[in-house]
Amino acid sequence: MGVLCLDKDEKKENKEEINESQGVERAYPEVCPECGGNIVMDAEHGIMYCENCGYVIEENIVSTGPEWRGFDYEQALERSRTGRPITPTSHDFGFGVEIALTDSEGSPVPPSESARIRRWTRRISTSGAMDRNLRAGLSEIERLCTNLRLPREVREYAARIYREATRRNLIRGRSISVVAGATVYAACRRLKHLRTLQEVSRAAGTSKKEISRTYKFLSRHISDIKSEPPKPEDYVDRFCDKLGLGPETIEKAKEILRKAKEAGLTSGRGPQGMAAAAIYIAAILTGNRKTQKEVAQVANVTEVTIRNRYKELTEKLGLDIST
DNA sequence: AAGACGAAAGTGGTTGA
DNA sequence: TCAACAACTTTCGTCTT
Repeated sequence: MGVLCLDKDEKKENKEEINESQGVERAYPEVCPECGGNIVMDAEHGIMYCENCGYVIEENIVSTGPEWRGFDYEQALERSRTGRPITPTSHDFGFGVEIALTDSEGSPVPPSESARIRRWTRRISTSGAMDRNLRAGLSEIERLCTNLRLPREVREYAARIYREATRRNLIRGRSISVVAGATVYAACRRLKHLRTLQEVSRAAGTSKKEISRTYKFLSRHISDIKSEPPKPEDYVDRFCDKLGLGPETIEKAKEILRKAKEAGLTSGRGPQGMAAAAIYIAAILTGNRKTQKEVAQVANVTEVTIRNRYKELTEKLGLDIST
């Protein structure tokens, strides 16, 4: 640990700074300022966040609890924490720097020099907070991708976007789960492993609106994210797979969508509803009838939407499904 | 009884003034 | 910022298989 020196004028200010940075009796809100939810503490990551929406109240918190259990008073004293834990994932192994008032010879350090040291100390500790945020974000991405059964390339792409967002300071004021969800959604779209906003937001435990808003925000600032709007045919394989429909039906559904596109029936329509209607029709035409309810559930749309779309399709494309 | 249909009212996002 | 609009959802009664 480096022992550095400050002149006396700065002693008081520094003491206050140290007290603040160590979180002595700091006042935290009792409920989330965003949604009013319960505030919980993730001691492992040193993050205080909202249990409900994931909004980060405070990062970089040092645990003040005892290191080990003590079975009597002396043991408890002996085993209690004397500082932050040593961790290889922290920029400084968790040691930190304390700035003393004099150098090793006992002579006072000039104010300009001590100010410079404090500036660097603050800079270093800030990057530590970013590291922690990054770690929490990356592990959330890992969790989401496992949950959504996404391949490694999507995880890596999402992680790259998350790093970039952290580097450009785009994370601040947004919850980790929302940003992680938005990066996963962006990676899915970009790499054509489409997952709907509903699926991603459900896995992330946040709202569709939040993920969508953050996705748009990130794509405004990170050009890598920009991708074409999802097409109905991109959903066909996965929806058919979930419904247990074979390649014949998949091909038929894609053919219907091709014709629909040529006839200008797809523009302005939701791609999921469009895909669902095409699959519903294709399933009937290939003798693998599924109910509107089944298809609607898989595609995350309502039966009414399927009815509206498939009515348009059958009428305009001259398809006969009266079997 | 389950599935399909359609009307009506409500919701949330987009667009343009 | 607000109103208009289109797409979509929810709900519910009715019809068909």
